[in-house]
Amino acid sequence: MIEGHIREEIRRRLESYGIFEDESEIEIQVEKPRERDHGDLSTNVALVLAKQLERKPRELAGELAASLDFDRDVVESVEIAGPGFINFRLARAFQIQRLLDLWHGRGELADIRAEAGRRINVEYISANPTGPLNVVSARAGAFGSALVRLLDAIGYDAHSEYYVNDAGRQVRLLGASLRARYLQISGEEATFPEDGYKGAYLEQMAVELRGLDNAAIRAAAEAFSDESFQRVSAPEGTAEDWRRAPEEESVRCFSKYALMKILAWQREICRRFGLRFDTWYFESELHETRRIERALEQLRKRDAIFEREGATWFRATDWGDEKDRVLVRSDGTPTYFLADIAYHHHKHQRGFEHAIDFWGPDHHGHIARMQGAMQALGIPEGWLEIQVLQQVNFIENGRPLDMSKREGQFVSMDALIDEVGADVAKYIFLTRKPNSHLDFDLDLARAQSNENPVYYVKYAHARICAVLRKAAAQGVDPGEPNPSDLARLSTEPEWALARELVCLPQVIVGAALFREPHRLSGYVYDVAGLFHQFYHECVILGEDADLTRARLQLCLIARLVIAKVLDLIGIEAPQQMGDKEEK
RNA sequence: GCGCCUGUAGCUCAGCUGGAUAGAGCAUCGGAUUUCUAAUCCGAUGGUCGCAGGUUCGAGUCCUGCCAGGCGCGCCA
Repeated sequence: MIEGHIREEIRRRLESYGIFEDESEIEIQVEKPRERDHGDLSTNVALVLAKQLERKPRELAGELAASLDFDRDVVESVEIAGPGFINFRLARAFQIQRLLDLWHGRGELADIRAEAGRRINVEYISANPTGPLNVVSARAGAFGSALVRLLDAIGYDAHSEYYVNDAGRQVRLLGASLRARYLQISGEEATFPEDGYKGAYLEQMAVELRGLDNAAIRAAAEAFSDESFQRVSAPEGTAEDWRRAPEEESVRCFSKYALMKILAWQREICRRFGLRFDTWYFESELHETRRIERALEQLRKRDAIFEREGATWFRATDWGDEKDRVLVRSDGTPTYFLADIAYHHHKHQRGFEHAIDFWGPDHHGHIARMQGAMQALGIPEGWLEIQVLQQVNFIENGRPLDMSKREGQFVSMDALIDEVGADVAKYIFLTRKPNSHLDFDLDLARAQSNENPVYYVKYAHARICAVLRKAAAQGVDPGEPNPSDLARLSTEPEWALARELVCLPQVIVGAALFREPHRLSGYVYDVAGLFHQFYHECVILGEDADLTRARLQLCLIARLVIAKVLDLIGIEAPQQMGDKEEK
């Protein structure tokens, strides 16, 4: 990597200044400057070391710059500028080499891939199975799936996972809510459970259920179940049978049915949004396989729990939490927290070397206790990484919408996709950093969906495809990108694009390691912009056959980069644009 | 009250882990096309980076204190 190469050379020269004698590590920064006038790369070492060496920064920079020795086919020039920066300009031949590395999938990214290979688990969305997925889940889906692809891109074996809380009290509450709706539409007196799920979807489900005979219910269950969902099925009989059963059994049947239906919705909407999970992990499995007890036993062995007032507590305060936390209630039932501990315990046992969870902001208070529990179990610190994804506030008619599932007034992920489309939604989510509180103005999103930046990027890709089609129609063959053709590139628009293209590996690595998939959208937007400029200012299919070939080869590489990034974001890269819709 | 997050252009947001003159989109205004697809390009307008201190050669970025907003502080999940 060129930055490392320059860093090494600087370090070598600095040794004569006696800086490294006291083992102090000096980090030599070599970065791409914001201003084009400041070269391709720049370092601030002279500014950083001036005080220590009691020298004037600019003077030191000049001295250092003069002593640096580079191959002129790599670093063309070294100059000092400003208060004491040293700026480097890279040689054309070297830039061409980087372009070719990119084209052939060699170089930096390939080097990084070779070193990685660790199994890593990424869990995201994991919404309660009590209603359709809402837009908060959409944001998590956009981030999580992009991160999984990014980690794969830098060589990890990334595994996506969705945790289904199918064993808690909420599922019973869900069943009781559905049962109450069913009784109501059947003309019976039924009190709706306090804190029940009031969304219209349960009423619709109840209405639909009235018309289903046993065969239809069996068929629905059959259609739903596959290897990922063997744990879920429909109860025997019809809704009428369930209704007549004793209350406890009756609620159980309605719960089971509602769970199946809702998971079917959730999986379908994920599919519609372009999300797929390697594993759907069911909480009920933890109970059945006695992993809950085993996790508890493990904690007991390590003296991390105690009894008080008939309940079993985790010594969370030993790990920096504000309070100790209940694991087993005085009635003997495990808490959600204990199940979650067992879940992550098992995740560790399944052989993942690292785990990333995306959590909502309403769970940030749980981080300390969860991390504490992991350590209490003897799992290395840092194994579990929790990323908090901030809330999405939806604004409609200038008013924020209440997103509570219990109240039933939330924007569903389905509605979002209907309104603006999956690609636009994903792109919007991935232009914001994960910890920003996003105000998503629905009216604006609808109005802008045709003016959205995502089309700008897609259009760049389609445009390249169009040019290549045109070239083919004229019998022009771009050939494989190669040094002698690419050397014909000479104008600023061409090189501005080329310089941006070669940044792809660094962008991918940065986005993956800092867990900031949103960097991709900004980068690909810049690439698209530079392509549009290049397209506008340079005639690609021109008189000069050599130059035409060079420019077509640049197009090929630009298309590769745009397609790669769009793939990472999870957006389609079109061969051509359809007519712009007039809404 | 305590904890986490946020505050950058009229609106929605970037700002690559402290660099050189703070950037986009939308909105407003003005230009470019008988084209390799105008969902494009060029330009203009618009900023005390919430406020006040501090650290540093250098702060939107780090520290402290305020102010404002969001979320959380259960033997709920």
